Amino acid sequence: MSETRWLDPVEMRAWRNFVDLIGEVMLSLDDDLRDNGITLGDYEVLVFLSEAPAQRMRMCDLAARLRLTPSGLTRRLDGLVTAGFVDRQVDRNDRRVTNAVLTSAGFGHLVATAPLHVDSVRKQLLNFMTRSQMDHFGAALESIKSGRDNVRSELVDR
Amino acid sequence: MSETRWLDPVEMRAWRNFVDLIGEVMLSLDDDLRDNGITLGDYEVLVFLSEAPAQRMRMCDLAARLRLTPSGLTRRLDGLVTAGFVDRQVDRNDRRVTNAVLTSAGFGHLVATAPLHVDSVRKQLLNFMTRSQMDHFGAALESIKSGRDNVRSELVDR
DNA sequence: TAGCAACCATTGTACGCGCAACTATTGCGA
DNA sequence: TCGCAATAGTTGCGCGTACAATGGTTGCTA
Repeated sequence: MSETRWLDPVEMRAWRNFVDLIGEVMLSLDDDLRDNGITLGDYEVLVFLSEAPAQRMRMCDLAARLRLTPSGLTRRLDGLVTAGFVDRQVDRNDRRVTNAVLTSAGFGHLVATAPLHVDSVRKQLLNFMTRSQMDHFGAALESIKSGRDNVRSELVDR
Repeated sequence: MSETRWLDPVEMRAWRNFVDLIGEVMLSLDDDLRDNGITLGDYEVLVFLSEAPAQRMRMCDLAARLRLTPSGLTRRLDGLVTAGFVDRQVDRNDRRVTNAVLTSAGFGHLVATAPLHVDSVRKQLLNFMTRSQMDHFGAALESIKSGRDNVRSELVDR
């Protein structure tokens, strides 16, 4: 059993600030969005649907995109359906799948809320970085993300 | 009412990768820790207590540090107390406060788990950055954090 | 083509956490 | 000194989500 290699100062600063910041920022973004009558979670559903072809997605794909279990997505959609923002439609070609499809009311609500959310993202996160910091920040995140994706795909096609 | 200023590519990359990555990384870290018999949330309690003087903290201070409401911390401590990792002690000087104090069993468990957690942090996050990226990354996070703290303190002493 | 495995969504259940209400203790001002 | 506001922690309740089990649909293979 080998000596454990602890985090050096550079690693520690990156890690500690990362974990400290996450909770704060996400909570603030959620608060800002709640002031405008929607949850961050629900808002993300509208965003992903609005970006999808025909503004619709299969439940399982949407769940994966949201990092949610199937049951979690079922319950979240329940709320959005009763709010009139999303419809459920059984797929004609494969009757196992049901599609979540954005309604015009849902799109309207997204359009009305998006500018406020963009303001919120700047106010809670982006405004505290210089342009050059933001560039480095994005690059680091991107390489982490693609690195993680690579590891995952290597595990799949073993 | 003015035109809304949308995110430009640099902003968009920083924001999207940030929000995409958060959930993934935190979930993975939690999974790794669960494999060793503890939750990330519970682990953080042990960490903060171990760093505090006399390895004890007032409930309210600990709750604030964990970004948890008082009730949330009460329930989380319940689990740690029955596990024997933490004790509750009413404060002698101010009987309103109860101190959460790390037991030797709790400290032992932390010592046993910490190396695995450090590995996990590297494996899930740090290993995907170059040293220079990590440095920029930490600097950006730090300036965001201090910027947010400044805004908060300005709001307080108005 | 018959049967079985894989896949998709939903439901019952449990758990973690926030909110509001409550109790106990302290400190401050009249 | 008395009384009231502030502070600390817990409890009842509701919400959101994960896990396991279920029912329905499809596709593959013998």
